[in-house]
Formats: sequence, structure tokens, C-alpha cells
Amino acid sequence: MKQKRTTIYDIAKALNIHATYVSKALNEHPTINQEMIDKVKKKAAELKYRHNSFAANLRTNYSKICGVVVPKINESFFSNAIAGIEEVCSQNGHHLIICQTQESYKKEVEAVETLIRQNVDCIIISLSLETKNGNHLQDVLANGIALIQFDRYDESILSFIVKNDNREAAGRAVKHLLDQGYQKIAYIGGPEHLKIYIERKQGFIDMIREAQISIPYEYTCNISLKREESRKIALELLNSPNPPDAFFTASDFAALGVMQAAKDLNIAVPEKLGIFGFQNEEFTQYLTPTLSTVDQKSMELGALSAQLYFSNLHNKEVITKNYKTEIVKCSLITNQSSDRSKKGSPIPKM
Amino acid sequence: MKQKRTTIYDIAKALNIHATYVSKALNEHPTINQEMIDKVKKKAAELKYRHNSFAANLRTNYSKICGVVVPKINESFFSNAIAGIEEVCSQNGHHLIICQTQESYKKEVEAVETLIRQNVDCIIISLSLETKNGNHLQDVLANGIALIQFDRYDESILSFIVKNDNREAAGRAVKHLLDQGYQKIAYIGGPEHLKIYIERKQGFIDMIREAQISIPYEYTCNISLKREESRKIALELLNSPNPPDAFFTASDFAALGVMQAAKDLNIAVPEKLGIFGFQNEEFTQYLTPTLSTVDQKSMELGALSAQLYFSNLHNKEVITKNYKTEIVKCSLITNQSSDRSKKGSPIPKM
DNA sequence: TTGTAAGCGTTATCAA
DNA sequence: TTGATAACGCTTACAA
Repeated sequence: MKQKRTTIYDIAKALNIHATYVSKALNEHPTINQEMIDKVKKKAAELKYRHNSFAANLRTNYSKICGVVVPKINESFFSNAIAGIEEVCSQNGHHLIICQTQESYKKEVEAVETLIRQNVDCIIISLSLETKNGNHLQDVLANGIALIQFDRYDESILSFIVKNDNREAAGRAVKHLLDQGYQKIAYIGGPEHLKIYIERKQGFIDMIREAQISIPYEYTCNISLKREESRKIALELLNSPNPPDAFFTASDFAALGVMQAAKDLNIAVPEKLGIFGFQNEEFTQYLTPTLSTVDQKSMELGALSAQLYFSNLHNKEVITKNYKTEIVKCSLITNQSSDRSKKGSPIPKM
Repeated sequence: MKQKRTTIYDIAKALNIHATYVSKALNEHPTINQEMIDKVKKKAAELKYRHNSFAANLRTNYSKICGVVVPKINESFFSNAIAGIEEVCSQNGHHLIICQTQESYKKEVEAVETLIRQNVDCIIISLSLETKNGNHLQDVLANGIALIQFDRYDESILSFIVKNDNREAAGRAVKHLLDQGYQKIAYIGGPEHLKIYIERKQGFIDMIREAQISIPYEYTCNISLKREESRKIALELLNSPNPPDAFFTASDFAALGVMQAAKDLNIAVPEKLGIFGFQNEEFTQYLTPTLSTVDQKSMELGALSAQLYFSNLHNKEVITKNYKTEIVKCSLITNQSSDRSKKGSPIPKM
């Protein structure tokens, strides 16, 4: 059974003053002298008083809580993003309510609904794979709750957006493959109702165009974020009459599948086949050969998302009108799988 | 600016009935007939009414929120545990407020303080490495908040405890090494003010005793959870006059360091040196050779922690008096690093 | 500088 | 079956 807590009334009674006055003293209201503030605070500590957020929230209509909605809490990209969000929020005296959608649209709608109910001040969200549009986010805005989308977003919804420079980063990765002398580069992407995957593919196309190379359609039309599925795709391409000499994939798990296909077929990586992934999953550095990948700076992405809310907190106009898009620049991690010049132990020294 | 929300008064006015009645109807109070319930619910949907948790919480003194305190959100063990907790909580209509301590005692005390202030119904916590005792948890109990400690706990605090069978699992891992013919097994453990590390060491000792082997003191006194540090420890031991022929470590990162030391010294694994880690980090299956490890079932551990709260929710006596300890059995994942008979590709098929 | 009254949106209790 | 009242603990506006 929950205990009855000490309230400002208890403190007021103990000091023979009025509860309102206690409230003001605890909030260090300017009209109250220091002596009284100290006295009240001392008594509060003595009685183990704790401020009751609910009562205050009910009164002020602000909860100092940020809602976070992500597909899976325990995927490294998201858990890192959450860690970044948590850090910034706790610095600003806010708390986090976290929901996971398990990539389900239905759960996402429920989560958003719940967070509105919980009266959160702000929602930071990354859309599920199933989500085709962000119409359910209109309700967030309609309730005057700040909205920040990160990584997987719907740009038709008026909100802050925090994302990577996916197109440019993909371009840099492909450029690196070209510089290493790979010519027949195949791409394995992600579902293209999500902007990030369109962008990554676009970056791939950009570089292929710039290099004035022509590649067959089969190199560009594959979509898979999964290991096993990508392995099959890679096997098929590598066994075709016109096999690629490199793969760029929109996810590290797809790259892992490609690497396995290369092993299946006894194709040397990076000598005969270059591989470049995307995401910087922890395992990439432990593979043999180590896997080149794009570091999305997920923690910074999360931190920036939260910062965006706090830096615009006192600016109603910006929150509702001047939403902007922030870009976090990815960095390339070139490891053995794409670097013909590199030698080294499979476990890099850190 | 937050919008004013639709309240039960708005519904009441629209239907020309009393707000109290609306509340009862929405909560499907038995004294209200179905017709009325439907009517009220329909109107509520029409007016986009959302139940205001704060007001209800203020009144009932229950928040339907579980506070979760973990050292680091983005460590796989904890992010998996959180995913498990989230799943069970959301099934039971509860939400999660998550705090990370970054292994700092000070932050842990603050987090607990904050959660009490937020009036959470339950706190699920795993202690930081810096935490020497759980006295700060007394406050949780004093406020009548349910307390569940998992993995890293202080048993002197009266609470539910959910943990792995660390001692037995460690024993099984060492037994496996012995069965493989390794005789001179060294141990690298964790800080021993935490029960889990005492237990893992104990499991190691148990098996060494049972096998009636004597091992030098230097094999048992090392403590490190870090890769680089463990590498140094392993190098020193392997270069000593009496080198071990196997390592059992309390963490996968320590095992990784040992594996690197073996590579540094060109010692064949598993032929000349067996290695067994603990935790089942994702990377273990991607190493060459793949690393044997103990799977802690972190998601189940989290889920069980939450279940414990819900299954005792209506039982005041149990919550406050009959706290018990639940054990989640670890499973052994024997990979190449400890299995002299195993051959295979470094990337296992899944 | 201090005190008073009202209200945030629910729900429990009691009355009709 | 429905209605009225009070209370949860805090803050804001205003009065003394």
C-alpha cells in the first residue's frame, strides 16, 4: 500500500504558516526572504517532504516528461539514441517514458495515444517499418505537444526532424569502393516508403552516375535488412553471369549476409569482393574480415533530438511554426572488408 | 502551448448529465447500464476525450508507472532486460520511466529519489558498480513502493530479487572446460562487492574443488570486466612459468581480451587454450573463433522482474512481507573457443 | 512580506 | 440508476 506522503500542508502546520507560503518558499519565489526559505527547506527535509509532480502537473498542465517511441528498445541504434536522449533530458530535469512499437503500426498508434494521455510535453519518435504515413502524429500537434521525428520520419508532418546525411554518407561509402578499384557495385537497400532508404539508394546512384559507370538493374532493385535474406540475394547475384565485385548495403545485417555468401562461395574479401555496410553495429569490428560501415552517430542523434526540444522550449512560435530539419553527419569506418590495402588482426586494438 | 483538453465535464455538458456519471460510465461501473455506457463512450470519442492520468493519479495515488533504474540503457544486457520489462508492463497497462546511472552511486540515489517523487508504483533496479550498499532503497520501501532488484542486488534490502543461477552456470561452464580436457583454468572476475561476481567465482571454485585440481593463486585473484585490461592480465599469465590452458571469465569483454592475448602470442584457440565468457554479447558469435559464453536470458530476466510485480499487485502482505528470490537459469552456449571437437565457419548459420 | 481563495480533472462516498 | 460534494496536492492571482 502506498504511503501517504508529506505535503506542503504538513510543513505549513509544523511552521504555523500557510501552505501557499510554503509552496512559494520551496520554489524560491522572489518575494520571500532568504531566512524563511531556509527555514521552510530545513523543515521540508526534516519531514522528508517530496514534491508531488502529479499535483503540480495537474495544475500547470506541464509534466516535464518526454515520450519516446522507437521500434525496438534493444536494437543498438535505438538503445544508443535513447541513451543520448536520456542524458540531455535528465540534464534538463525531464524524464523519459519509453514505448516500443516492435515495428508495428498499430502499436505505434497506441503508444502515441498513450503518451498524449500521459500529458507528456514532447514526443520524440522514430517510425516503425510498417508505418506508411504519420497522420496519427497530427493528434500530437493538435494537443500542443512538441514533436520531434528522428531517423525514420514522415516529412509531410510538421515537426522537427533529426536525421543523418544518408544520401551524402552513402555517396561517400560508394566513392570509397570506387576509389578502391571496385567497378561493379551492387546495392541492397531497405523498404522505400521510408525516406532514409530512398536517400541511401540515391547516394549510391549519385556516385554510380558521377563515375559514369553503368550497372545492371539487378544490382539496384534488391531490398533486405536481414542477414539470411541478403545472403540469398548475394548468392544469386554472385552466381549470375555478370557478378558484382562489391556490395553496398543499407544495413550491417545485410552486409553480414553478403559476407557469408562470399564465404559460401569461397570468394576472397576484400580482394575479389568489397563489402560496405551501414549502421556501425558493434559486431562489425569483430568480424573476419572486419566490416566497413557507416557510423550513424546514434547517441548524438538522440541527444540532438532532445536538445532541439529544450532549446526551443520558451519559444512558442518556433515550436509551432518554424520547424526545421537537423542533419547529423555520418562518419565512414573503413575496415578490412572494403580496403584492399589493409592488413591486420581481426580484432583491432582500441 | 499545450492545448486545453476535453474533460469529463465537456462530455457531461454535451449529454446533459453529471460529470461523475460520465466518469462512472467510462470506467464501466457496474451500476450503470450498457446503453448509457455506449452513449457516453460514443460522445467521448466524438469529442476526442482522453483520460487525464494525472488527475486520476492524484486522486487514487496510483500512477501505473514503473520506474526502471539501470547502469547503462545501451548495454545489451540492460537494453534487453528493459525490452522484457516494457513488454510485460505494457501488457498490464503500465508505463516505464527509465533512468540510467552511468554506474555512478550519486546518480543512482538521485534516480531513486526522482522516481519516488514521480509517484511510481514500482521500482525495478539493477545497482551500479559504484554502489556499495542499497540503503538508499529503504526510502522506496518506506513509501510503500514495490521494489524489485535484478541481477545486481543488495540482499540486505527487503525486496524481490531476480537473478541468474550464476554459481551453477559458472560451474557448468567450468565443468565443460574440464570435460574438454583443460586442466589449468584461470579465472577473471568482477568487483566482489557485487553478489553476482562472488557467485560466479564460487561456481568456478566449486568445480575446481570437485575435480580435485589445485591451481595457483594467480589464477583466481584477477578482476576485470574490460577488454584491454583483461588482455594484459592474460598476457602476463600466459607468459608466466606456469601458464593456464584455459580461461573462464565473468564477462564477454574480458574473454575478448583473453582471445586477443592468445592472438598476440600466437596461441591456438581452442587447441592450446580454451576460453569461456559470460553474458552472451551479440559479438561473441561473430568472433573467429566464435566465443563460448553463458547466456543470461536478459530479456526473460527483465520480463520476470515485471511479472513479479504484477502477480503480487493485489497482495499487500506478499509485497511487504514475503519477498522472495527468483532464479532464471542460464544456458551454456558452447562455441569454438572452448570446443576442441568443433569445426565450422566463423559465421554460424541461423 | 504574508495570507486567501479558487481551480486543475479525476474518483470515492454518500445522498436522492 | 443518477446526482452532489469533497478531496487528492499543488500553483496562480489577488487581497491584506
